[in-house]
Amino acid sequence: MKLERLVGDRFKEKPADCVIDSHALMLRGGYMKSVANGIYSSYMPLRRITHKIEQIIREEMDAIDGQEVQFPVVMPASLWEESGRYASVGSELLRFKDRNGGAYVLGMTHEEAAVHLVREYGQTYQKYPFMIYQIQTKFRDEGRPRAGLIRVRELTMKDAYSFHTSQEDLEQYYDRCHKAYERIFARAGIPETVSVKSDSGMMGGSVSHEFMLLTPVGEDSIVLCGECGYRANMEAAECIVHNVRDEVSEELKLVSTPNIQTIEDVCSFLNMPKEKSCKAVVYQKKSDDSYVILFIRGDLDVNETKLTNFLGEEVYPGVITDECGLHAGYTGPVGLTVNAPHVVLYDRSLEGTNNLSCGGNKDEYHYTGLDLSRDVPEAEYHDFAKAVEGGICPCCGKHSITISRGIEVGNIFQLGTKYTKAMNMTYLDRDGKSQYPIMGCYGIGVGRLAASVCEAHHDAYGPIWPISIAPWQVHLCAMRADNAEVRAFADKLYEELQAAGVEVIYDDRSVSAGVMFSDADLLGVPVRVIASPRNMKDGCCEISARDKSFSEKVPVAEAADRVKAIVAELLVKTR
RNA sequence: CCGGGUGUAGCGCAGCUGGUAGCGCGCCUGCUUUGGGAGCAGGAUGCCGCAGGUUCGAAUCCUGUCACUCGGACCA
Repeated sequence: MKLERLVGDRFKEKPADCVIDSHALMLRGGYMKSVANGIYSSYMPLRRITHKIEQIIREEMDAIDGQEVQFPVVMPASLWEESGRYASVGSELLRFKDRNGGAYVLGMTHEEAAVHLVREYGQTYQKYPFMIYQIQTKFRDEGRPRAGLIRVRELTMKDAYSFHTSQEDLEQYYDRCHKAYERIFARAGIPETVSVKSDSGMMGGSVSHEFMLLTPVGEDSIVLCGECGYRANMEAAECIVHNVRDEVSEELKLVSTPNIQTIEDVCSFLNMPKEKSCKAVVYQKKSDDSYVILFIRGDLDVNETKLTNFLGEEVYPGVITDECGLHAGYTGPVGLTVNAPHVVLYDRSLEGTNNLSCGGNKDEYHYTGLDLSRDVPEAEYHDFAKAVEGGICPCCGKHSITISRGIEVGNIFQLGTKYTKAMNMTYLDRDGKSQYPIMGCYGIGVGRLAASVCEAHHDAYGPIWPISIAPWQVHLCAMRADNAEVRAFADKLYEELQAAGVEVIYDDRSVSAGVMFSDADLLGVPVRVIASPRNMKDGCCEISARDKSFSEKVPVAEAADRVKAIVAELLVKTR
């Protein structure tokens, strides 16, 4: 490919709305162009990258006995009604009508389609297990697309669905898939990707992992243990606290705290640490607006995912009205009266603690000397708190928790029978008994993976693509191609490399060195060959790495062989 | 969904006390350059997001609307 003919401009100035480097570089490098909010077209370089990523995924899915299939982008609403998700999924699911008024959806995930595809096939236990996957466009009407390809509305995704006749078999396969994912991310150039325990969200099921590329620009918070390797998404991370109980319990005392409502104010007014306070966080259930009053240690925050999972339904921040009987800023567990349906919950950070301050359930008053076990003996305690930096690891028990940010590049779920039951997919087991197959599902965002690799490997001048997914393997720069010697050498090298199956992008434009190098940096091709009058004078050309790991002068006669050897060597490392 | 910002040339932006639409980059032509986004000369490009209003006159003031965007919430 001649760079001169490559469609898509590269440019110098950073587009105004880019907040992360990969977004800016992929726009500046002529990789893609925004069509609408969260919707992009790809130019050739990005298409070549995603194509290579897809191929790596394909190879690894095939290696764990996957069969590539293809589901439709457009599905009838009735299919989604079968699983119940037509009603339960929010506006991310784009719903529309066809010319006859029939209700349809744009596929955002394909569990329904997968079950539909194999419902008849899988009627006997003898057909199990099997896995089907596809690499295809999905549409999710995200409220807030951002960060270039990291969060978009239209995306290419590999989604896989496995079917099993026992939990053990699913777990075994889940593990194989986990290993396949590790190989995929390693081959794509981000072996540092880690898997973390995650919350299953709308997918249902129990066990799930997310594959995270740790980076400060990631959208998710990840809880990590430096000691034992425990890893979890913040949403799913257990919060362990060491509850301290003073030897002597003070008396419960109502104290006047005029115009003091926040935990900070209360604690500084009473001259007590935040750990010695009991704060109330009020929510309401989405289903019936009933109140959820959650008491938690003052220095901790509520993990709403854990709260939602405990309640089995969604909540929203509570609205405290005059009628409900709650006193905003003065809510406490002692003498609490609520004139509305409600539940009261206690975080386990409070269990057995004493000498705390808490709201007095009366405007402008707080209690001190709260002893939970004495004053609220009926309380039950559960884990609702967000894990904190420096906190206790739920796995090894040391104070070794750190919190990082990460980009979710893939996920795997043990779905169980949620979809097969809902959609009535059954098989006859060995004993002729009807059973529901157990499912797993496994996703990887292709574009997001490309952007993540860019995010992980770039410098100020552009992406540094690993050769496994680079748009080309070699970038040939002919400086002063009007020089006969340069022209002859570069043209010949270009032909020889192409003949040998090496992917070359050839820049023989008569532009300044600065432009030529800047463009090469933006394209991020791993191996660069520079032919110039200066080098020709020495009978050499220059071969260097985009990541600056090597740079050498090679006699022109040996150039082709040397480049081929370097490319071959680099490729070996990524297989 | 909550809260902020911005819509002016392909990109980045100025102009906003109403009065002929501008700058830098990019683009086109020519000449000179050629190892890190070159120089000179000439040139093209705008429904000033859209609709309505005020006014002799609106990019500028008012109303509405749409779009984009940032932070947060939500998110297979």
